[in-house]
Amino acid sequence: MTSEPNLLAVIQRQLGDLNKSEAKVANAILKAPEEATRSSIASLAAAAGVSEPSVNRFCKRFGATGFPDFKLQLATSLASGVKYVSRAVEFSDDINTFPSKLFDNAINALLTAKEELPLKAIAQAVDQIAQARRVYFFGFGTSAAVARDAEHKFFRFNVPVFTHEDPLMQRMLAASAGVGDLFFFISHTGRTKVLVEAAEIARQTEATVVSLTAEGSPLADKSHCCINVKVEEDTEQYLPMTSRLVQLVILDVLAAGVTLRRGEGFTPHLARIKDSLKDTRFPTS
Amino acid sequence: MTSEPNLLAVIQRQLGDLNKSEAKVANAILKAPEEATRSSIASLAAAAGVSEPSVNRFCKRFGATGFPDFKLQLATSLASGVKYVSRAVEFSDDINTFPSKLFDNAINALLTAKEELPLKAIAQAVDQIAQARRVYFFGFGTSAAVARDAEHKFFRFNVPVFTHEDPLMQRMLAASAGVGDLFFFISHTGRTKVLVEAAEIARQTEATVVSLTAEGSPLADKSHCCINVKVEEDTEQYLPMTSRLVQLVILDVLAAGVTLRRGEGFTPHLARIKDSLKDTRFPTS
DNA sequence: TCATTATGTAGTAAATTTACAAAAATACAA
DNA sequence: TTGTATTTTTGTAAATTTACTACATAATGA
Repeated sequence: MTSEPNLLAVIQRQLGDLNKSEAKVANAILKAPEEATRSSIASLAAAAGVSEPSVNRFCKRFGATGFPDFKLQLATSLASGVKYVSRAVEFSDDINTFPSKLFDNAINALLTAKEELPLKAIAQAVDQIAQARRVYFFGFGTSAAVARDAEHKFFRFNVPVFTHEDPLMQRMLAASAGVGDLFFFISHTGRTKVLVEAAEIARQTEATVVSLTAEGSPLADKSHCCINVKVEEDTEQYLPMTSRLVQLVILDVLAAGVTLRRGEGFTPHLARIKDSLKDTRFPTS
Repeated sequence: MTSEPNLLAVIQRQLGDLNKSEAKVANAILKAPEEATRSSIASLAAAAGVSEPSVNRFCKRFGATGFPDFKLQLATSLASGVKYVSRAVEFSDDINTFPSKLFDNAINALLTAKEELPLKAIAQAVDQIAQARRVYFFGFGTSAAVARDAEHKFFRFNVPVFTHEDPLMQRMLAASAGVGDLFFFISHTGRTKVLVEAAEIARQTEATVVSLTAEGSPLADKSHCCINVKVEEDTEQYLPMTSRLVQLVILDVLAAGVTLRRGEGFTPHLARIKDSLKDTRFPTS
């Protein structure tokens, strides 16, 4: 089923080409779309001031097999439209409202990111990580925490991984890199000077430069492979809240990709690492 | 209308509490949800091997007024494009399937967490952080990255925050703590020995101990306030993928809570910090 | 005025719901 | 246990609501 992205927009657009009673139906639906999805053909006809068959004809005109099918399409279209509205936290919010808002924003960011996943870049990055002899994860600020997370994750895959939050260390490591080294830069803006400089230095060697950052940014320009994350961050928040979540999940995706690459024979290795942590924990009662 | 974010997840969760024919209906729907939205009550009943009224009763059990209403809710829930049940990545997956799976899992984890948000504990933690003179975020492994993220976030709120990944530092700091100090422990399992020990030491002082961890765990027992995160982690994954995302968003919630506490007068402070980073970035072209 | 299109009426078919009865499951006593 | 009473579950059949079709009438335009 290749339904239109937004049925209401289509109806709105065609309003001029409709005949009188169809236009009445269209207006009734546009006025209260949510209600339309819940009403019967009779009540919608009454609301529009037309007969039931007119509503039925209207539905068929817009590609539905009948009224129930139309309602379904309308509901689907409304659901996907409404979900993608993120709401900013306001000073009037209280404990009952702002936590849900933040969760909604996070969920929306992931939903959006999922839709626009740069699969080609991801596949390429997986290839490069799988082949790398050493992988360095670099980032500052919030992205440093993401880099640290990536280090933990990839370490388990037997890839020699390193993180450094010190810009001088980053420069030196970049400068002395060679074939088989992979530098993975993480930055929301892609404009952090010291990071871009490190990328530039790495790029002058034989090493591979991969970045998880904004499209068209200076950092992206310096990279062999850029995984582009489009996240509309609420600039009034003063903090990148949602972008780092998307970054983390994308790193999960990369890690999973590398594991799949390794094949099933790799599972025992993961189990061994997991077992090695057993004695550091209190046993489950 | 406060409809559930994901009807299929709800059905999945309640599968055990259903009686025989209701379970049959549930399975038929879970097996082919898209199809269910398009079929009549008769065909769905036939597919499930039950009578039509059984399907109707099933719908009402899940909060719908009847079958059509149920179909509507189902369609709405499907429209978000998230696959309800968390599905593990398999070795047969390829680039077109596993990234979506991981995103779906992440989204589902956040959706579930949002439903069961421990608001009381969160409000209490916000109070305590807002009043604290110093806040220490401690965690190991993946949770260390979360702690690092929290440090960055809370630092901007003018709270003196510290993170240490060294267990000995953690112990020493805990031992020398006093009134006004707050120790915030982050752990997925709540069973990491060195962390629990640090919490125990802190607890013997005048300091406040808050934890973001599993309910009923040793760490939770040591805390004045425990923010309980229920995340069903796929144990076969060998890595906590989704729980840390939930932890991060909960820390966002806490940070937002503290900011709201500070009131609007605090906004300029955030703006100043943001401005201070300006010169470290390449200007936007 | 005729042809064409648009709209509504009425009837029909389909789908959904309700009421009730049979069957199954459960609890409890001997 | 075993049989009986009670409750719960499930299905049958009828009632009701809903949607669709065929056709008639009205409006529109040539």
